[in-house]
This record gives sequence, structure tokens and C-alpha cells, in this order.
Amino acid sequence: MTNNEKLAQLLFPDITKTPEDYEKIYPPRNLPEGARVARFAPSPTGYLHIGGFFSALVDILTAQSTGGVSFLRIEDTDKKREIDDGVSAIVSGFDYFGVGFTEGVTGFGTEKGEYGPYTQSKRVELYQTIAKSLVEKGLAYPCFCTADELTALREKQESEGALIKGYFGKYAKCRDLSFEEQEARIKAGESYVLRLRSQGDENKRIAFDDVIRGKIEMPENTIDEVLLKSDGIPTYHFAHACDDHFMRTTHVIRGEEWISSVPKHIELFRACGYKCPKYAHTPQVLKIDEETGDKRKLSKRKDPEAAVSYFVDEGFPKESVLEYLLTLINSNFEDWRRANPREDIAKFPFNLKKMSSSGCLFDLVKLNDVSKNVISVMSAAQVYENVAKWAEAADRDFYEIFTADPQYSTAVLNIDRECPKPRKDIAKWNEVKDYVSYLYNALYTPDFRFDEKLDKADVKAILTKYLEVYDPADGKDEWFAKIKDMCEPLGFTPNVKEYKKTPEAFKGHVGDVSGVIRMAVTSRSNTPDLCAIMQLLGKDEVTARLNSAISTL
RNA sequence: GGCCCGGUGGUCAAGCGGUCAAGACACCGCCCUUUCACGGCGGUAACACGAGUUCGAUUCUCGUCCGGGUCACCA
Repeated sequence: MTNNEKLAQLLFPDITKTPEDYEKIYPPRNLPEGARVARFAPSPTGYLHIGGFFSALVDILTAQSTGGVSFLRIEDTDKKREIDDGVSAIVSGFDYFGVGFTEGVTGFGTEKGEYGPYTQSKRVELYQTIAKSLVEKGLAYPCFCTADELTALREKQESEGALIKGYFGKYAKCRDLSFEEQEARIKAGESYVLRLRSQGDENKRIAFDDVIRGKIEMPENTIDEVLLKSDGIPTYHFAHACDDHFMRTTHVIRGEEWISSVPKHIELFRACGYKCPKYAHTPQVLKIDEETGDKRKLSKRKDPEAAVSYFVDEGFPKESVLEYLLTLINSNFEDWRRANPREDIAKFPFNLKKMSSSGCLFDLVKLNDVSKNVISVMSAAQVYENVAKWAEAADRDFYEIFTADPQYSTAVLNIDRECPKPRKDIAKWNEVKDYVSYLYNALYTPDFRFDEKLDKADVKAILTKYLEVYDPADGKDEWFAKIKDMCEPLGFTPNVKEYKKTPEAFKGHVGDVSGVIRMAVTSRSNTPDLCAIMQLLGKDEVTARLNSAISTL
């Protein structure tokens, strides 16, 4: 038995499996040619971040477009930062948007798929088995340095102006401990971590092909990275190599902040004897900082819109957010959407190579526009359902009023909808209450502000006259014809063009007349089709509102 | 500081050595129009800078500058 083997046994006395056993447990996937396996691997340390969602969408699209597999893996190897309902926060975010992975974690304590468990804390035996084999091969060793010693080392390197900082080469004082010393310290119960014995050469460079960015070249890794922390739990780096090998990931898609650790990861894969997956580093989602005016990464703490839940709370339809994110993810998405206005997003021919590599600003204004388009093509029934669902959770008072008469509310939402040129007034559900408020007595407060340029007496005359001719049975044409007929006797003109030619000849034009009626009926200067509104309100209400307006004059 | 990524209008972006440098959002104007939206038409506005390579550079190379990332027993 070599010293390495003895050390491995000493370090991992309870590990009886071998890496080969795991190769059998997790055989290569039987997938068609070209199918890609991608994973989203968040740690449950907070809410689902829009950047994470963005990246997950790329995973899902990558798998979907190649007939492959996408899975959700929870990286809960840092107990200190973990929060209680972290997993639920992530899963519920995906649920809301109706996008799902083909396998992996599906909720707190539940999962699906043959390559699990998909929660890292449940795979410790696997990591230790691989770690043990690394020790046997002399590629890993225990390090007894304390946090203080490591800090001192860092400070020393800092003051020396060392180009490369960290635990490596001559600084790695536990790297070449004798077996006897290792054995003695372990038996004495000293705390230790397991480190990689890096074979890297700082003078050599290593290159890899990033699927999004092309060739990237960097110096080899020389750091003796921690593989297993003192509690036996793996670090991200080591878990990444083990899991993505055994889960048979073909494409590691993650944020660009990982680019600089790729050399480390390549070395890890090589040390374990695994084939490297392909890497694709996605751009970051940024925003303009209000204070400094600079671009910066969306921050969980400072930016409410960084949380996926923000879009849920505001009432953005899931389709809108998805559509908008797609425009950022693939530059040709908008063209495709224009050519296929009603097609399912899943049909979009997604291509990783079409992804921009520079960071992009999250543009709420554009999201609004996308969302207005999305909502404009929904049926009134769909809008009703969405609004009701949103209000039930976010605005109970409105919910009661809005759902008291579903038929009425649906009709309200159908004004100028389900037609060739639907209105595009609504971008998110929380705007609906204000948009329709004058159509519900419980939400309506009269507030007449008639056009200043009109004489009070004329306003009164218009309303009084209209009350005489108003007939709730009128269709749109008769309705408007009556308003036109009123014009001339009152000193207005039914012809807008004529008014524009000689404004001084009239008190106003038909638009002003209907404007007065609009204000009296809705307390607003602009609304959708007034005729439709009055039909919805009904004779009694319209008459009452007209009279009420007259009484204020 | 070392290493790495990025840099086309306000924003998202086409572009792969020769274009009057697309398009979308936003903004402005006009038209349509009972208001407002919608729709149509038009407009303002960009290749960070400097060298090279080339007959010719937004496109290739180098340098500078600017922005970002990373250098943990965090991911």
C-alpha cells in the first residue's frame, strides 16, 4: 500500500464505493445525435434573480431546441448563506412563468429524473468517493492551515506585490507534508480541508472554446483549490466537476463571472479523468444606476426589479417577460416574432451563437411595449382571467368589485379589443384598476374638469341638449350622428377640418362637444370608445351622471 | 495591481474588408381621427480613441481609454 493509498484510507475510512461504481449508476445518456444537456444550478440563498432566470431560459431553450435535457440542480453547499425557503422561491418562480426543466428538483424535497439526487447536499458520498480516488492518485492532500494563517498569507502576498495570489507552489506549506505528519495531525483531530495538488504551470496557457464568445486563452491554473471544506462538503468547483460529469451535462451555461475560473475547472475535470463539457458564458443583465449614471449589475439588494417576483407583483403577464427576455437572448427573436405573431415561443429556432456577448441593460420601457402588444392580442376572457388572478393576490378590494359581475367586467375589457386594431393601453395588470375605474360605481368619484376654453354656459347647453336626444338603444353610428346634429345649433361645427380652417367662426368642433359628454360621463378627457362605454354604463347611470355634471355648472 | 470579458444612436441590436451603417423601443413632426390609443408616413441620433495591414476598414492586428468580472473553507 502506498502512502497515498494509506492517506486516502485514513481520510475516508467509510467510503467503500469507487468512481467506477458511480459510472455504472450514472451511465452516459442515451440521446439522439446533437442533443444537448444543460443545467441551471442556483444556490438557495435568496429569491430568484432575473439574471438567473435569464440564464435558466437559455438552458431550457438549448435543451428544447436540440431534443435534449435541461435540469435544475440545487447547489446547497454553503449552509451559512442558505435561506429557509430558498428552493421554493426558485421553483415557484419557474412555475409562475410556466417554464420547466425536463428533470431535476421540482419542489422542496421532490425531484424527477434518473441522475439524482439533484441536491448537492445529498450527494456527499459521491464527492468523497471521487476525492478519495484523487488522494490515492496523489492529486489531492489535506491542508491544516487555519483561517488566520491563510489571511496572513494573503497579506504577505499583497505586500510583496505578488502577481498570483493564493495557495500554491511554495506558499502551499501543507502540500508536501510527510505521511507521518499528516497521519499524526489527523489522528490528533486537527481540522483540515482537502486541496487539489495542482499540476498546472503558470508559464503555460490553456485555451478553450466558449460557445458564445469563441476562443478564450488564459494561464493555466496553479492554485491548490479547496475541494472539500473542513466539514467534508465540496466547494462549487469540485461539485461542478463531479456533478456535471455524472449528470452527463454537455453544455455548462452560466454567467460570465465564471469565465476566470474555467482553467481551474478544466484542471479538475482532467484530474478526475473526465471529458470537459462545453462552456457558454452568458452576458450579465445590467441597469443604469440612478445615482452615478453608470451601468452596473442588477443588484438583489438595491433593485426591486432584479427579483422575478417583482414582475409577478406588478402584474406583468408571464408571456411578456418571456418575450422580452427572448429579445435580449437572441437578436433575431423580434424578426421571428413579427413573422410568426401567434406562434408558441417553443417553436422559436433558438441558437446559442446568436447571443450577444456584451452585457445588456434591462429596459423596463421596452418591456412595457412588448407587454402591451402581448396583452392587446389576448381575448377579453383571457384578460379577465389574468386580471382576476392577479387582483386576488395583490388587490383584494378591487378583486371583489371586478369579479362581482364577470360578464360585465369581460365586456368592459372587450372595448376595442378582439378586433383588427386592438387598443394597446395595458402593459400590466396593476394598471387595469385605474383604466376601468369609471366603469364601476364603487371606484368612481366624479371630478368634472371641462375644457377651460369652453364657456360654462356652452358646456351646460351641450349637456342639457344631449340629455334630450340621448337614447341608450343607439348604435355607434346613430350615437355619433346625434352628437354631430347638436353641433350647429349650439355654435359648434361637426366638421373638424372646417374648424381648423376658420377656428374663429366657431365655439369649437364636434370633438369638443363629445369631449364635454365624455367628461360628464367618465370624468376623463380621454377614454376608449365613448359609445361603448355608455352602453355598458346603461341608461340610468348615464342620465344620472349627466344630471350630476349639469348641477355643478 | 495580475488575469480575463466587453465597447455600433438614449436603450436592445443587425453587420463578418467595399452598405447612403438595417430594424425595434424611446423621442419629435405629419397624416388618419369625436378624445386617447391603434395604424400609416417622415425625422433627430451611432461604429470610444490612435496607429498599423490593405486599393479600401465598423469589420483584421497592436496600443490607449472606458465599463465589467475575477483573484474565499461564496456560489
